[in-house]
Amino acid sequence: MGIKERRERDKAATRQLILDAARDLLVEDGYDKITMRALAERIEYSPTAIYVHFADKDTLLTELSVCDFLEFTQKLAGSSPPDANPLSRLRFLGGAYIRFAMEHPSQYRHLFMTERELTEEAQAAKPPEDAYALLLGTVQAALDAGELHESWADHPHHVAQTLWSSMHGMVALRMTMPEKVAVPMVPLEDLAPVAMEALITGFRQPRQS
Amino acid sequence: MGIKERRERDKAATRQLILDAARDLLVEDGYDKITMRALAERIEYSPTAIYVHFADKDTLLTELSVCDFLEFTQKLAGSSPPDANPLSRLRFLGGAYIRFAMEHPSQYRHLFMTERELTEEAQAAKPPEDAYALLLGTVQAALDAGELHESWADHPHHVAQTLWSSMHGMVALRMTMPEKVAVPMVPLEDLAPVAMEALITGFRQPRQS
DNA sequence: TGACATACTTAACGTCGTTAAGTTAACACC
DNA sequence: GGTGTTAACTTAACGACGTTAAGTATGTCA
Repeated sequence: MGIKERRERDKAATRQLILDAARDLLVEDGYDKITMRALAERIEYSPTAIYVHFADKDTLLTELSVCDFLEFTQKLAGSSPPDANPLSRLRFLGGAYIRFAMEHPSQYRHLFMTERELTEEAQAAKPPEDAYALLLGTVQAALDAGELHESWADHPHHVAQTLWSSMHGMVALRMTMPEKVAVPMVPLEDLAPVAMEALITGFRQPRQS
Repeated sequence: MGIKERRERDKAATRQLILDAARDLLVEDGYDKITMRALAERIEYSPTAIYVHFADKDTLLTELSVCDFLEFTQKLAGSSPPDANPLSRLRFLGGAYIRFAMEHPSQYRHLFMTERELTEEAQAAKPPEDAYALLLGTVQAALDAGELHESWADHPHHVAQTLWSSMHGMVALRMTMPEKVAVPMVPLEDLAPVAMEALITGFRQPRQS
């Protein structure tokens, strides 16, 4: 009874074909060039064929984001040498975060700068949670090792989300700000370490607020 | 020769009518509900009448953003008591920034989270530059007053853009992240002071990076 | 009075996401 | 081995979008 299985395999392959085409379109032409018609043309199907495999465009893009989130999380997870102490690991995480954003701006935009209502399946896969857990765990480890000030011990989420927000803010501002605005933006690769070190220094001191 | 003037006045009034309707639409229904047709219906004109006053939708929205940027800048400028020292003024600026974002999320999204190619006129008005100049000036004053560490004296832009990015990141992440993502986001009003104090503490110490 | 400019309308084009109806081919069964 | 069913796909079309072209009317000026 291999027929049913082969059919499922074929269907999954077509699904993947569509997802890959969508990512190609995203990377090559940018987010708003992802069009059901452009997608269809790329895979040489009619536009409505996609609806056999995905409920609608949003579901498709959500599924794509789940894949890309996985890749993002793996990059973060592999960014630190195994012998690094927690504080260094935080620095490596920050560096990997910024690097991902600079190397894959379209994907970053899709993952972190685009609103999307999650399907239940996408919610179940929860890759953003995994990436955040990685950051939170590293913060926790730094706290446990006494590498951050003990007054933050009860608020690891505050520390983690401050770090995350700062990294995201630097990336997002640079992606959104039109170059014509005459603010002399410091290059990301210069600013990111500055922000990271300033925050680490801040969190090594007693909590003020 | 008051006729010409009256005509210009009338035309300017219609322009303003359209802009006000656009802002109402933005605030009430959200950014993507701003439609030439919805806009036209609201002012009881035909959709194409708008094109008499604006070259296209993007020009219209850019002009709207210039107005809102002005309001934003004024809120920032008036946020500090006159006798506050530079460091306190930085805190007030941060507070006003966050407050604006929370009270006017749609405007914030429009100003800071939407890409737009600027017209030359919009570029000439340059309100974002004014807001940034306000921040930069306050950072500079704090440096001059010795309220931040002297090792940052040559890099006021780094300090200013780190602060700005962090505030923006906190706001933007919370606006983009769907609530269904199971990351327990710290409330903005709690997190923002934490980030601000951590950064200030960091910038009161010698530069590490 | 007649030419002209200008604020507007109606009609329409091409694009988008999406739905409905039809086609076709492979499988399942008597 | 013909027949019915299922499921992947296509074509046609809908409504909404931004925008353009062509027409209308009103008010100004010579």
